[in-house]
Amino acid sequence: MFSKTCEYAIRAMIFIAKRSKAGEKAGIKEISKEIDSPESFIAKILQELSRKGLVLSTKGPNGGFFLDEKLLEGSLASIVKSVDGDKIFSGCGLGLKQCSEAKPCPIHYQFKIIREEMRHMLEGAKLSSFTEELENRLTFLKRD
Amino acid sequence: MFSKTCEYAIRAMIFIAKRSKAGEKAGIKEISKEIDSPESFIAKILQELSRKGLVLSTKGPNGGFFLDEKLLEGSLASIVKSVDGDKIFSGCGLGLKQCSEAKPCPIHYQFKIIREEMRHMLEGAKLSSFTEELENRLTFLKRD
DNA sequence: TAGGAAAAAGAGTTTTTTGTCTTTTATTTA
DNA sequence: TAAATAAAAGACAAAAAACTCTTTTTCCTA
Repeated sequence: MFSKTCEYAIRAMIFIAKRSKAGEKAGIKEISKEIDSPESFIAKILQELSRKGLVLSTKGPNGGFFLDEKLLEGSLASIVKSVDGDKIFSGCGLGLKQCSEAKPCPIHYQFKIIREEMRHMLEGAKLSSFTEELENRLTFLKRD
Repeated sequence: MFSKTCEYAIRAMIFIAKRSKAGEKAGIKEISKEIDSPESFIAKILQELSRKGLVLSTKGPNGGFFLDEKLLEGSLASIVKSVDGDKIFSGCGLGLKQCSEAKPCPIHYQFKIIREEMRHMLEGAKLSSFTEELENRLTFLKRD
């Protein structure tokens, strides 16, 4: 569904959201441990998300990644778009370059419905909305 | 969503279904032309599907790929499962190895709904059901 | 102001996916 | 039965994705 890069990105961002709500920054080591991802890989990924403004960071002692009030209201959809592009929201299910209402592939309409639901779901999924369940250990970011 | 291999596989199988309904076999050259795919690549893919019994083939002059009555009733779901495995139907949206009702990831329940719809849609999509629209040029397998 | 901590930057490696090419095997038909 | 046709088989190649390592920059604190 999503690339591995994107999966790590989402998990990391949800974790950073949790720490940010607690008023803390999250370091690479902590993040990679908590979401069970390769350390330098998630570093690379967050570097890129930071460059794009989806997450904030500071260097040096006490540095790390964090989200402000506005970024906490960001959605999973914006992460997915940023990392994987919007192929998943608008691409053809059968990989046709030109697939549209005018020239649909055989599963165009059925797929469109599912894609729209996916988009709706991910756009509604704000980073801030996951912290409580995580905190209460009702949901998880690794097998733990 | 699907791998390129899987996209080609579905397109090829839908085309073969169309030819089979017309009582004809489809050769690699014809298939690759009609679905706009690399010739030797789709050959490889069909070889594998043939090995798995999802499509029939014969060698030599007048040879090619075709589907019998039973295979024509096969679904896109079985092609997807055969090529990409069932990760798309049952895998975790965030890539967790262990993600279940007991230990769900933060988007487990929302994703489950979408995955189930996808499964339902693909299981209901029989190969035989696409030929008429294709024939009438209401749907397409390439940009044409 | 020096030492250490932590992210940024960027080059490099490995693995997987995608795609190609050549040879072999099976079938048909002249 | 020889020639032609078409898929099967398998080795190979290129591109993309996943992942690692080293150096640099920035910032904090003693």
